[in-house]
Amino acid sequence: MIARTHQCGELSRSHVGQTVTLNGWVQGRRDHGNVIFIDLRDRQGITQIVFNPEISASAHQGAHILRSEFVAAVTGTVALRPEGSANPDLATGEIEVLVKDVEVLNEAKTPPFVIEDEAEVTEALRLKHRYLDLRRPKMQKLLTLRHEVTQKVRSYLNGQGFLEVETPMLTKSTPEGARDYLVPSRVNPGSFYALPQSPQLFKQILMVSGMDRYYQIARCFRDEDLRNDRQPEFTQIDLEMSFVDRDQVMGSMEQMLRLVFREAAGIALPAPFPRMTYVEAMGGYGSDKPDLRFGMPLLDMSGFAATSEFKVFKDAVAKGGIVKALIVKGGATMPRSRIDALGETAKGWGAKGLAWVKVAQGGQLESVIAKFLDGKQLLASAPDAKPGDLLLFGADKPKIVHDVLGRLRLLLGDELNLVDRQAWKPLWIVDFPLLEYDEEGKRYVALHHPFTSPMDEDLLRLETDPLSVRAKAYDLVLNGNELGGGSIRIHRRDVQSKVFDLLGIGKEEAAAKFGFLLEALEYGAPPHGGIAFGLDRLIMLLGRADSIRDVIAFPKTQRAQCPMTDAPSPVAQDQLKDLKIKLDLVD
RNA sequence: GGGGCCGUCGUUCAGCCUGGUUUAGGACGCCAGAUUGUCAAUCUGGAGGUCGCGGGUUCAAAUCCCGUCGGCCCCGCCA
Repeated sequence: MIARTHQCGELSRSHVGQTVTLNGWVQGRRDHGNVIFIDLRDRQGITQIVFNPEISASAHQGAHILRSEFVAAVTGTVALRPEGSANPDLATGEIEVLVKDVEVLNEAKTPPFVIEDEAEVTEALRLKHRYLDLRRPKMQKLLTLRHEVTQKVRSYLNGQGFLEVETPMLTKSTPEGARDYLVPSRVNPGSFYALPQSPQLFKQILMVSGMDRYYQIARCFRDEDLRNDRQPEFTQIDLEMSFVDRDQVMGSMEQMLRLVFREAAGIALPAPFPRMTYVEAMGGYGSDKPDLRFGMPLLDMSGFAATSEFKVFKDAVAKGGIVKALIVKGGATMPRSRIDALGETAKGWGAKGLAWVKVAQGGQLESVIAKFLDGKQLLASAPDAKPGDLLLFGADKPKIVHDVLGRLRLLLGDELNLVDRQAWKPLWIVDFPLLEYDEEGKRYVALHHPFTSPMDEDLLRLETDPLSVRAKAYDLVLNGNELGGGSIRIHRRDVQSKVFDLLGIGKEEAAAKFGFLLEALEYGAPPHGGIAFGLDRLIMLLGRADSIRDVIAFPKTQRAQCPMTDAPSPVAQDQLKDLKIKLDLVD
């Protein structure tokens, strides 16, 4: 093989006259009879190579067999392209290589789809031939971005005194959280490892070990249904720090993210990131991950509703519920059919209905419920509502009102094109409740996870009023996406036991499932806390990718299968026998 | 577990509602020939399809009905 002297994206005017060798794939062939142009492609770029019988008759002859995706080595001289034939769309467009020698390194079948960014192919086919799909410059850029981001992250954390430590992939099944992927143990028939949902417990143990600062670009597994932004195996930037409080973790992470965004993508994030409490986020945006790229906050109209003549509003407040509104600027032009459709959508999300009011040019109200409402009072309660606007009301328990109006806000933000697509709006959500009440299970469950520390000043209410206890937890939200979450952990055995009690995890159960952690806490566990970021989602946002699958080299389909390898697949009887497993598939 | 959209030459899409007028069509790709400045090259010609699969209705099914398989999106689920 003739080894390359340069890559396909690096030759320029300054190389003119040099003899070079390029290795790469044939992108396309333009045969003009006596002169043949071929675009040779590698990861770095594309260079036009020219076969001219006046330069080399044998090379020109050899070029005739070259086809798309053939792998070739060519040697020739770099030449400036003739006047007027430079290609401004190509980084190497000023020059071309006049080929003297060509070697076919490998032939290729005609690919099932063309290797171009604009190629219109179904994703199924792309995934089946992922090796071809990944040849597309767009995919190579995304994987390159991913590489650069992880390198920046490593470099930042290394500089801050973090140690990269690997934790087990074969570990213990944890009771709460997502469904586990299980791995049978041949040596211990009937027992199973679980693939980690996150290295949570191990990183806490590492703090007890005195590692002080840990990080890992950690693969995590959760056997739940897939989404556009969810894969069964995904990667977290996972880290933990000793002797820190919330502000130190958040401060350090802001610095890291600002560095990564600036250096890997040229994006300037604000300093500091804004913060919002959980209560403010839910109340103002109906979400614990508000998209701040547009306004339209939820407006509390409960006071107005309580004194109105509209029974639905009055009753909602009387029963301890709330009434909130979205002000849709200029929404008075929205046709009745669309408003009704929004109402149906809201019902699908659990609302009983969607009251609406249009503010006419004269300031009077237009609505089927207008006769029950005092226009002046309404506008006094909603000073931002102007003639031409539409108000949409939710009246119910706070949870439903916030959920429905929050979703409606996102739907309308998108539909009415209110979202600033160029904006980057990071946001910390803090002061989460420690617990929430699970109506189905009739018990308290941890909002974050069972190892999250309660706020010191709320500790006394753990037993008397558990739902009012706030956690030392924090989520990082970017453009309405939850990018990461973490907390200061419980480092005292007695507090951890109390929290387990509240969660209904008995002493025996706690000992069986987390005994090692509880014991570790008894041997001088330092105060510690950390955070984990979803690397895939981060890359997806930074690279403006359409789906999480575009930033993972070999992703799964929605049915959690890999079309290229055909995983998962049945296994041989002998393999099952080794594991002492008998299949008895039940519905 | 539930809802929606989709499946037609290698690829992508039309045809399907209103069954026969289709020898299933276009574009890209592929093959052959022509072509000395293209870069989505161009021109001429050509090959290429069990209409996802199975069953049913009918004189007749890509087209109507039922089932099934596969892909994507969403709800539930994802501490």
